Amino acid sequence: MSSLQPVRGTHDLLPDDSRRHRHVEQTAFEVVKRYGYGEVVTPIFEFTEVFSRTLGETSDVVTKEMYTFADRSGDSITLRPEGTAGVARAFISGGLSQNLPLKLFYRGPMFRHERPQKGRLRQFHQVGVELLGVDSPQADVEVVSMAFRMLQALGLGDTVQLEINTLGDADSRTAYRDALIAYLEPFRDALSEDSRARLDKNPMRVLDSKDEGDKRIVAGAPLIQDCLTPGARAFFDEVCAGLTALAVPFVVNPKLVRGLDYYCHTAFEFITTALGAQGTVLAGGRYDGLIGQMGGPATPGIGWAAGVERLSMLVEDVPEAARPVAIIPMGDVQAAMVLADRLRAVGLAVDLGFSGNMKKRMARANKARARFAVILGDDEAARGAVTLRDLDSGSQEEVPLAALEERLLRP
RNA sequence: GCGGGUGUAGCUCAGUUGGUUAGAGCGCCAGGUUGUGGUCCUGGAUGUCGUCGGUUCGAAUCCGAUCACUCGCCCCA
Repeated sequence: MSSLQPVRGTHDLLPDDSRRHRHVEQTAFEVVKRYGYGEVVTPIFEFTEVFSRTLGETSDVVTKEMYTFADRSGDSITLRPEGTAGVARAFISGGLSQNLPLKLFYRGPMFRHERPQKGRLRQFHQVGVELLGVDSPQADVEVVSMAFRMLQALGLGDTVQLEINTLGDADSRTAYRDALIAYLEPFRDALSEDSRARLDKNPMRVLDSKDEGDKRIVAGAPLIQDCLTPGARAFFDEVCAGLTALAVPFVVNPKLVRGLDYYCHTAFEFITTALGAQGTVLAGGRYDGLIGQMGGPATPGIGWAAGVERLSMLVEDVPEAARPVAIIPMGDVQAAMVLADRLRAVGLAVDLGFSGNMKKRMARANKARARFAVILGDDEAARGAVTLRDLDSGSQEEVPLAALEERLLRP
């Protein structure tokens, strides 16, 4: 056991793992491309204010989970804990308000200084989308249903469940907040210690407390649905109707809330019971106020992000890498390299070992899952040919060197 | 940040009330096969028992600390 360990909560992705990881990323991108989303690549660090001002000064992410440091010029820099703030910043600094609506996809590492657990890392990866500049519920329907189609493409359509809620508009939220506090305040002494703190800081968080006593109290609490303005209600109804029309299964969870300050109207999560305490696999919502609040032109937005590691743990079928052709030189190594070069030029994956006798090289070919072994022997070479061995059937034939590509590319 | 569990070969794991040279399976290496893998047979090498310290004649085993992983809480993808 080496003393050289990775930093806590970080992970190496060796080829078998990275193939799975890329499959998730790539499938997500392929699906969202069908909706017209293009990839945006933003820096993995930003000035600290980009996150502290947008996520909410009191949120856990900002108060205790950010990787923040001063760079050599003394600026406060933070490794991004999520993707939306950086995309919003890029939108503003790039003057992209001329290009609305804008459909963006992103992928890459995120950083949060948390206690690691299954499905929770300090450096983890997300794929996500943002749809900017559309304030109609159609946008919500597109973005949520697109998430579901992506999960289906990964074979997870039946593994996850979509929960959806509305947080309403500003007036709805103010009214609801007041009603909720009025209801909970008389129970203050009966609430758990955590929930007493929530009551002061972010009352809606009391709703999804896991404490049994809290749950009993919360069961009688007013719901956001009771406080919605007519506009907010109509908006949510349209979102639900749209999802139904697209046959996207969902349940309304009136107690679903969001941790970050910038959300309004639609909030949703795809959850699973297969990952222990980390049930959320993809989550998102609408954030109409975010870009204006950051100093940009008032621009509505909606998006989601999914944890690549969490999805990877659920995905069962990952495509295998292409099977190579193995070249087995009997004597002339240079001739083997020339032949490998020729076959690679026509797109074949070629395995050519660096050492070993025939037996070793055959074993290596087998381990590489090679479909064929091309044996370069003196006898065949004298006839301008090679021996082609089918490693699945064990049969072999002599093939003229000139016809080798044609033979290998034949389906 | 708080609480519980675990840490032995590359991997998955045995290891008795503390006892002398720490084991198995898989994988790896070599041979059986001078130009034939995958199956089979034979043989071989695995190691700071996470790390540091303590108790003891003696520690993988008991104690403490520490690190990592893991489960739950908080929170979240």
